[in-house]
Amino acid sequence: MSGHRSNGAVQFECGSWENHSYKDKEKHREHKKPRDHKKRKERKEREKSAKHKDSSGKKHRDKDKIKHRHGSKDKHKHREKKRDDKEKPEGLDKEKPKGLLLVKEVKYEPDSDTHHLTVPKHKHTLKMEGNDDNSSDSKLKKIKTERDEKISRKRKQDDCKEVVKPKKAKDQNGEDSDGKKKATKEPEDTYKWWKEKRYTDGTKWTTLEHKGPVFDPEYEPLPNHVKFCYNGERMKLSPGAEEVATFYAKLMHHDYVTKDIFRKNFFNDWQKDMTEEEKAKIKDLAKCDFREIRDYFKAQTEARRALSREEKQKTKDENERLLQEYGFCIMDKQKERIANFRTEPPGLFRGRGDHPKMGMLKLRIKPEDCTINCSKDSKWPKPPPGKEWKEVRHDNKVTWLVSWADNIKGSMKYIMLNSSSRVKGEKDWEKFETARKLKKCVDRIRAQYRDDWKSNEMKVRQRAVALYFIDKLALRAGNEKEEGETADTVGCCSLRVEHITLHQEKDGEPYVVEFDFLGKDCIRYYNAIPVEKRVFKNLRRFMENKQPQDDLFDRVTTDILNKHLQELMEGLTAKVFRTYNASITLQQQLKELTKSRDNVDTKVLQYNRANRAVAILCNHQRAAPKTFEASMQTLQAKIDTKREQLSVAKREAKRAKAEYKEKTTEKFRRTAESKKKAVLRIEEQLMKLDLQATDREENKQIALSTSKLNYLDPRISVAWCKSFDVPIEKIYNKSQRDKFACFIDMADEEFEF
DNA sequence: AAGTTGACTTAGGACATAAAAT
DNA sequence: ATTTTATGTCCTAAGTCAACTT
Repeated sequence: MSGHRSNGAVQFECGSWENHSYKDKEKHREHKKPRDHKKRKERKEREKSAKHKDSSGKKHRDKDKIKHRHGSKDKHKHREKKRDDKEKPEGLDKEKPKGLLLVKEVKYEPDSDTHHLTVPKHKHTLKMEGNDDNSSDSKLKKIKTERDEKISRKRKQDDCKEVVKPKKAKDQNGEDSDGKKKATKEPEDTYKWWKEKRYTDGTKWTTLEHKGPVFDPEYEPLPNHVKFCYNGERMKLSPGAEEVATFYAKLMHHDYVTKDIFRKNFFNDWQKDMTEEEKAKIKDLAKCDFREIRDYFKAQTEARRALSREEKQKTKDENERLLQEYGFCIMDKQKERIANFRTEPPGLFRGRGDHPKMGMLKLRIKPEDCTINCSKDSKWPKPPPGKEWKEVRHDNKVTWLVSWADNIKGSMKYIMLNSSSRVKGEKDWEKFETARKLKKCVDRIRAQYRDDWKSNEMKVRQRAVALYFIDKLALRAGNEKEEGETADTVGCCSLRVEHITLHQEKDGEPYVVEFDFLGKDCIRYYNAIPVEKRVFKNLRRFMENKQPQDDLFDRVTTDILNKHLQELMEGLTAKVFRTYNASITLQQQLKELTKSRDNVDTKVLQYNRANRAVAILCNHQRAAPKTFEASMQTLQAKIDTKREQLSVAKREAKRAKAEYKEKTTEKFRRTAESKKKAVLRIEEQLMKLDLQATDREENKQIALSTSKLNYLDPRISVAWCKSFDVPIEKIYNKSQRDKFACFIDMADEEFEF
């Protein structure tokens, strides 16, 4: 059963990959971290002074003598220089005819009145048809401004035609392609945005109406008998301090509370909400005892769980009511689901990994913090009684409905639409089309960066090696992050010398690069992979005379890289490589692993394996479920029992058969037959269990959902389902089907990524 | 050019619910 | 019917990338 690991089947050249759960990671960093901090700081200083020096004008480097990493500013300087000298190489084909197009603009007339959830009468139309190759050129680019409007209008016309033709090819499930149909199965009102026109000028909507956010309820003070306890003394806290204390109490089961930074940040912020007396008294978190509070909440949860069926139903109904009232908006006459219609509740900030801000107080969001975005002529959402919005604006170049500033990072938070919405779907579609476009020119781009490994310009060489990693290993771009504001994680461009180790030879392979760093969400990336000699030598050079904390690619930033990519292909950025490589890998793996004579369950297992190959490539990990071992064991036990059952059944079947042979009466014939059937049935069950075990084991620390939701062109899966007779429900659950409705509707089994 | 910020995608874990086992 | 386990949803942090500011 759980015998085979997927690795054999599925792993491609990326070399070994080990997963480490979150915990491991922590450990992993533990020792180096503290020092790191210091170092990085020093580094900063160093950079600063270096900068001065440098500015005195040398253009050194380029020649490998780079000695230190230059600070960002510095970096840029150098970069700049380089810029003029070169630039040429890539230029070659930069310009493919840009455009493309499809899409036209929509003219929804503001149509006054109530937008009520009426389903539009589609005006059909065209649009980029995803499947055929022509699509690739379809870049739905947004034509800039009204200045261009006329042009685009003209253009549009032509485009229309072009685009239109591909259309007929499709849908064969009884619907006629242009959307007019819907006779049968489709619930008349599913809105197919993909059959509508699109905006091409950056406009996101013409009309937008919604009810605003749902706020977290006001704080309700604890009952009087529940008290906080300081240094053995029970005391009632002032409401402000008490509320913050409850946030802590609710997190006590978590290991966040054992971390110093968390405790320090929490205590610091907590004090701000204390009265003078409290502040004077409560000086040490170690002397604080929140257990009573914690127990109170525990009891509450418990009580809630024990509620009667009717009462539970009541809260359920209430939630449903809120959803109906606030969970939808009307955008361009369509009723669309909102993803997050509630503001985030107050609490203690939980960053991932070693986040310097963990434990800080996240403030309650109030109407005064919220900016509302809706159309001018719609019914604006009303702030709660006595309150005001911070602002109401009418910006139809953005898709959000409400925004506020987060007090921890100072960044913006938004309320946006659900992934089944038109605005999200269009972007998704565009994303995959861009990736398919890359497919068409990836050879050229690869040839180019390989060529650039030889460039005599350091910047070009670094850029080429970085791009190679992004392509081959599916690394993220790696933007520069502000030090001290976030956990120390990196992506490709921000890799530091300490994150890789070069091995002239490792495990029999020449020129091996070993990566070990923390990426997004502090997920560890570990991989040892053989590279070409030229890459290896370049890396050695990039590392020369640098400290471990220095940037590996000191002449490259995501900006530089993306600008370069943009020249190679319109719309190309670093992340397109992940999308492309993920999708193409799925397609290949499916091709390789699926056999049409297998049964559906087996096919699904193979699908999951293909999916897993992608997840491994993209390093999508998860903590192994806490109950993993236990559940694996019970499953194993089940399998064992089933096995026994099987042998018993077989024995019986054999006997019955023999008996029947002896006396060929109808009765014996029947028993023999039914015994035989029992065997088959049990065999099937056993096989199913085995599959389950295998799948689960292989999935222990791998998260499939991220790639499935974000990186894999759904049309590949849809086509696979169709050609192998696997119901789509086996692959996508309801919300995934909603999210991918357009792809499910459009792709046929011929689809090729 | 460098730094900043806004908007949007990608991400894993927590939590709720459904389904299966007992 | 109750408990356990699997699955799906929610939540919001953490990225990417380009436009804007300085």
